[in-house]
Amino acid sequence: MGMGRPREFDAEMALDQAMEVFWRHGYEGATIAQLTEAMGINPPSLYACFGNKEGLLKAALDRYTKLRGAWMDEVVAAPTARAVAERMLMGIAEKQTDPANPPGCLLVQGGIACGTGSENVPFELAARRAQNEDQLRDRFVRAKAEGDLKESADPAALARYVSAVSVGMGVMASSGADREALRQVASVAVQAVEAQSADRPQ
Amino acid sequence: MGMGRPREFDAEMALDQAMEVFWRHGYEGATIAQLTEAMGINPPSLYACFGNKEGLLKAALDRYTKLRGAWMDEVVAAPTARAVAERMLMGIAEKQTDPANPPGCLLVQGGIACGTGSENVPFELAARRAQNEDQLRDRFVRAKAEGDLKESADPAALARYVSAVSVGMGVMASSGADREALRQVASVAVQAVEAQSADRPQ
DNA sequence: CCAGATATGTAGTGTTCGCTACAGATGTGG
DNA sequence: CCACATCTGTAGCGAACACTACATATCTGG
Repeated sequence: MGMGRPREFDAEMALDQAMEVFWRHGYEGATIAQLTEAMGINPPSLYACFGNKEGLLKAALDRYTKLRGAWMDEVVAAPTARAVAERMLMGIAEKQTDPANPPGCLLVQGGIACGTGSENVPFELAARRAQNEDQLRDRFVRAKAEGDLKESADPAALARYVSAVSVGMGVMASSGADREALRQVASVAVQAVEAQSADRPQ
Repeated sequence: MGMGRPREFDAEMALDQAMEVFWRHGYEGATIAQLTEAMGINPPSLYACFGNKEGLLKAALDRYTKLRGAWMDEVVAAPTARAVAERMLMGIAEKQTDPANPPGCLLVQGGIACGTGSENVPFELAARRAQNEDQLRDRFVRAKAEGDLKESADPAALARYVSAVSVGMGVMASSGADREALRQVASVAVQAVEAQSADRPQ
């Protein structure tokens, strides 16, 4: 009972290429032919490794959120709620206009509305976005406990707000907004968080 | 030289149905079969009247923005920049969770990322969103001239911000956020506009 | 009532889609 | 060297896609 012929391609490198195709064309807009060409493999290798197109998307999303996870940890490590929001939104302005990647965010570009048979793709993306929102909420809960946010502040609402602005910026970026435009949006958006911050002693 | 057989269906009613299909499934996810069934017509009638699938989308977008236009006029008629933002975002929270329509906004759900051959669809939607942003910007320019916004305020940035929040709320709505969640986001978002408002005499 | 013009329903067209059968290649364990 | 297991490339599967040819039906102008 041998172990069989070994795989000739690197799964993570292939996933990076698939990620980019989904990012640029969305789940339904990306074809298997485009994916296999970008990944440098043939269809049977793709299906043997990832099951089917949706399995490939999930693997790409896993990789995307893993790469983003480290950055999100830096974000919530900022000292105050305001600094967290600023670091997050300004960072997003940079990332979503990074010419090394397609514009916008994979968790949005991947597929907001899908056709019959792919109805769960939008929910899959929403679930991943919710993870970031939860991380933000936890951070804002802490900020409130530390007296950094006002007593009247709602950490969950703040997290939802920052998440919503992030998504809006992603859509803007994908439709051509430049880095400066996104920075302006981030700059205005942070002021809402500042308005929820406690007046600190100078 | 007769005028030919008259159309047996109402174009606007048919467009309303097509609008809903695009809204729910996106441009690429919507099939001609779904569209014709919803519109109550056969493919040849669709192509004779709207040219092709993309022509139908544009006609549906025209109708959508026309319906929304009246509401946007009410929004910018609010007395202050803050009131404009509040009326806009709170209204969007209602509209995007109205069970009479699919959740979210057609100008987002229609297609953020598309496959080869439909690359211009996202730009078409972006152009329509830009119209709303322009309308907001003009209103904020006026607000600044009236002393309603601070001297340091940037009307274009504020308009972009409100537009971005709207889009973000739309995506949230389409992925299951309820009306109360959207209201919370709107409520926080308005505070950024308030922070740009001049201190008014009490 | 006729001729021209446009709309409609049936029934397809060619193409592309996601996916896979199959044969050959390349590995391991005995 | 052999049995077995897994991967790879070719080639193509059935289904669904956007779209249309064509015959028929229903109008107007004369």
